Order: sequence, then C-alpha cells, then structure tokens
Amino acid sequence: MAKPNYQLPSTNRSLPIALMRSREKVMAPIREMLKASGITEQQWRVLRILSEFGPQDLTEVAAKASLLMPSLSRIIRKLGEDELIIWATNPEDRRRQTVVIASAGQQITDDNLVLAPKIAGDFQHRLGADRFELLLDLLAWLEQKKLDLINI
Amino acid sequence: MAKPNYQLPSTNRSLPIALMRSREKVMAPIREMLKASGITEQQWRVLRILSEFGPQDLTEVAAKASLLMPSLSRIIRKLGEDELIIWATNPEDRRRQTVVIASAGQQITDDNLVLAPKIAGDFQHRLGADRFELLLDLLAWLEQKKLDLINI
DNA sequence: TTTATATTTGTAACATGTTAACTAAATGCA
DNA sequence: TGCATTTAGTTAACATGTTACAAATATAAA
Repeated sequence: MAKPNYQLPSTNRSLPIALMRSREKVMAPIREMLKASGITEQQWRVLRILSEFGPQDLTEVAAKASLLMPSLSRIIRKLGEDELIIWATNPEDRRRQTVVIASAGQQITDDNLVLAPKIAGDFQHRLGADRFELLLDLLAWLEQKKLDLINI
Repeated sequence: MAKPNYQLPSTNRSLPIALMRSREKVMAPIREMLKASGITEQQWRVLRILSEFGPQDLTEVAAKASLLMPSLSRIIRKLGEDELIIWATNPEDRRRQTVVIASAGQQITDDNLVLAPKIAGDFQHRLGADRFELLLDLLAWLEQKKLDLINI
C-alpha cells in the first residue's frame, strides 16, 4: 500500500470533469422527457437529424450526431426493428446505407419537439442569452485546433 | 415512411451536443496518454481521487469522480484484480467499503502526473487564462439550479 | 425489542463508447 | 485489365452509462 500523495491538483476545476458534470445536468431533463417515448438520448439524436436533414447515409448521420459508426450501427438496427426508420442499400454505391425516418419515428420526433426547446430554453434563461452564446463559442474554440501531444 | 420535417431547430448550436463534442476533444489526448499505462479514463479518475484525497468509502469516490455506483462497483473490482487499489469492509459500518490506493496504482498516478497538467495547460493556453476560467464558471452555473420540468 | 425505514453496496439487463479486425464495394493506377 | 488502396459499414470484445431491483446493515420509531 502506497502513501497517498496529497500534492495533486484538485479535480474541482478540471475541465474534463466540469464538461462531464454539465452534460449530465443538461441531459437529465431531456432523458426524463424521452423516457415517455421509450427511446434513448442517442436514438433521439438520430431521429432528430433524420427529421431535420432528410434521408442520408450512415456516415453523414454519424458525423452530425457525433456517434461512432459501431454505436450508430447498433442504434440503426434497433430503430429499424422498432420501425422508427427505414433503411436500404444505396443502389448507386452499394457500400452505402441510406436511412429515412418512418412515420412512427416522425411521430416521436413531433411529440418531443414541444418540450425539447423549452428545456434548452431553461438553460439559456439560467445563464442569460449572452452568456449562453458565449458558452457555445468557448466550447467551439476548444474544438478548433487539433491538439498535438508532441508540442505540449 | 413519413415526409421529413425540415423546420426543426438545427443541432449545430445545441448545448448538449456542444458539451459532448468538447469533452471528446479534451479527453482524446488524455486517453492517448493513459493508453501507455493500460488504464481507462474512469480508472484514472478513481486513482487520482484516491491519491489526492486518501482512503475513503465508495460513495465518496463516486461523488468525487462523478461515477454512478454500478459503474464504480465494476471499476473497483477491476482495479482490485489488477492490484492498483486495496479495499476492505469498514469495521465500524460493515455496509461501507473503504478503498486505498496501492503502490502500483500510486506509480501509475505519478507516471501520468507529469503529462496531465501539460495537456490541461494546452487547452487553457488555447483559450487564454481568462476565458478558460470563464468557461469553468459558466459550466458551474449550469449545475447550480436544480431543473424542475414542471416549471419550464 | 420488534418493526419499519433509510443507507450502502451489489447485481442484472440493456444501450452506448471505444478500439481493432473484418467484409464488401468502389476507386486509382500501372 | 489487374491489383493495390480507399471507403462504408459490420462485428467482436471489453468498459462504462443507466435504470431497476435485491441484499445487507444501520438507524429510527412503535
């Protein structure tokens, strides 16, 4: 057993942990809302993207939903089994799977679109519109540069 | 098949998605670093907390690491199998499991504490110290109030 | 003391995150 | 054309996230 080192930096102002905790807080009411429809947060993201951007291939969905392909692959299979989406091989490039939202999926999307903006709006109201936009900008900056470990 | 509704709000300025993407970017180099030690991000959080705050019960670790108990339960079992931690029933309250970092776990913690602050520092430098602090403050504000769905 | 309740942890079941390996199809090029 | 390379997607394996439920222990109330 090692003697603990009490000199470490505190986790309290850790950016990764702060991002994770904030995300939990933001997602909690959304998950609560989606429970009534029997879908998960990720399934909701996929349905919303199909509803907003129309039929598209899996790689496009993955990019827009920030899902890795293996996750999306399972999600699409589940959504297909539940008949919330329809998907088929693209005849012009038979590697591609083109996905379309089905009526049951559109219904779930419509149902939740009443409440979803109100939840988002509550967080916006909590911070104030200006600070809310500032937060989104700061988060976007984090993504801009590609981190190179060698140059740290 | 439903006709897609193209009137939906864009996902581009969605706070949950922005938080998730930022977190991915921030964690990527940390995961890269930890790969050399053969531990995951969550295992690293647990080790770091045990190193920083000393021996403590599982519930305390879960709160500090923002892990749910079922996840922590599995992580602790794995860390124990790998002999990175030691844990035992608290004799004063035999429901409690008190966990202590082991020497191998302390070694991993020490190894990574050279690089971890540099990775964090890179993001801080990317935003500038002031904006970095502002970001942490904004994230903290998100968590402050408890959201009540009924009052939205 | 006995019963009821609360607390701490564990387990199960299912969904997703992550990396690696793989298949099939399309593309680039000698 | 023939063949290597690239691209799109799937599958496998393991770890974690999430909810629900169960078990053990401690504490409060009757």
